[in-house]
Amino acid sequence: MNAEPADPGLLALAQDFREALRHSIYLVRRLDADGELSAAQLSTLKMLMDSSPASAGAGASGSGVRVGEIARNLGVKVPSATEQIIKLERAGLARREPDPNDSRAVRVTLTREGRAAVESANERRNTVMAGILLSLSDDDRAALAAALPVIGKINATLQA
Amino acid sequence: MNAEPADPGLLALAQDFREALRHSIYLVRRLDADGELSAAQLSTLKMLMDSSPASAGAGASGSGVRVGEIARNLGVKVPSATEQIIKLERAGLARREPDPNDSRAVRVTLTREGRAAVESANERRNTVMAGILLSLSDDDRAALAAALPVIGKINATLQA
DNA sequence: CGTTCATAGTTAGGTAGCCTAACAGTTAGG
DNA sequence: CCTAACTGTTAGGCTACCTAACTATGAACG
Repeated sequence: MNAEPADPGLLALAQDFREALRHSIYLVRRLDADGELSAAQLSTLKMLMDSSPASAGAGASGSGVRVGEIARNLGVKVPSATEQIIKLERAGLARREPDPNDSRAVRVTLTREGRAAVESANERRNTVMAGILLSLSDDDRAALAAALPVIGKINATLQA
Repeated sequence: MNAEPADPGLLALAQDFREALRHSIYLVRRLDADGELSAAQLSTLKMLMDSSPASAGAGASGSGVRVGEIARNLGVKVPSATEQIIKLERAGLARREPDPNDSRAVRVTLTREGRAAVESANERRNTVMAGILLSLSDDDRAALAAALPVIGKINATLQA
């Protein structure tokens, strides 16, 4: 199993990082507790927003995101994605349309309300987080900023 | 509402940080999927381990952690803590004993198996994480290491 | 063409973890 | 004492996730 004995410094860093993430979950939980949109739903909406830049409502080729793709992007299984989407649809935040090219597939798009909801929810959470960051020193903020791309890389690793 | 217009850089950092954490949840999820102990249970066990350094089995004053304290440390409500503890107890990983000084209270301690379980689970997760970190550059690792205390501060903010 | 295999989503049923509300027992104060 | 405050547990409910089974469409091939 243990092909790598792994150097102790690396393991220590791994441990500390895991610890930090584990605690951060409660931070996220608190941010998400602020109302209306659950964490999962906000994630889903945000993903939809990122995937369909802005533009068109109806027309073109790539309008909407397929359920399977949503699931993959969110790191969940397809039925879980379906479930979320149905809830969003019922809430009037997303729309499901048949794919003209493949009638097995479903294309999911944000409604205007969905777009507004994710924007306002994001804004509110950002404000709260900014308030927390405000209590840090400049150096601390700089250190945090420097690490974010690294964390991004780590997260990207997982997609592979 | 918006007493603070808040400087745009701070908001951007807040947004990026939130984003990083949001994605990291999937990382944590993957790490925790590796078997036996759920995330919540590992958190609980780890907390118990941290709170009762090592030492005695039965004796002294501070042996064990009270349910309310566990809940506070984990950022959950008391009934949720009770639920976790009962599961751990059934699994033979923790023990519940009446507090000799206050019969309302319950003192929770790890069993030998509990201690072993948290150690091995941690070790396995650390190894996986170390493997991921191995793919980073030295600079990246340094940046990450520098940010961890900052994230720790942020998390500590919440306890207050 | 028509069978067969693969792909896309949905439905059904189950689990974990969290919450609030209601309850029981203990301690402490008037 | 008797009441108020505190510590846990129980009961009931919700969200989000999972696997397995099903439906419907598409695609490949003889």
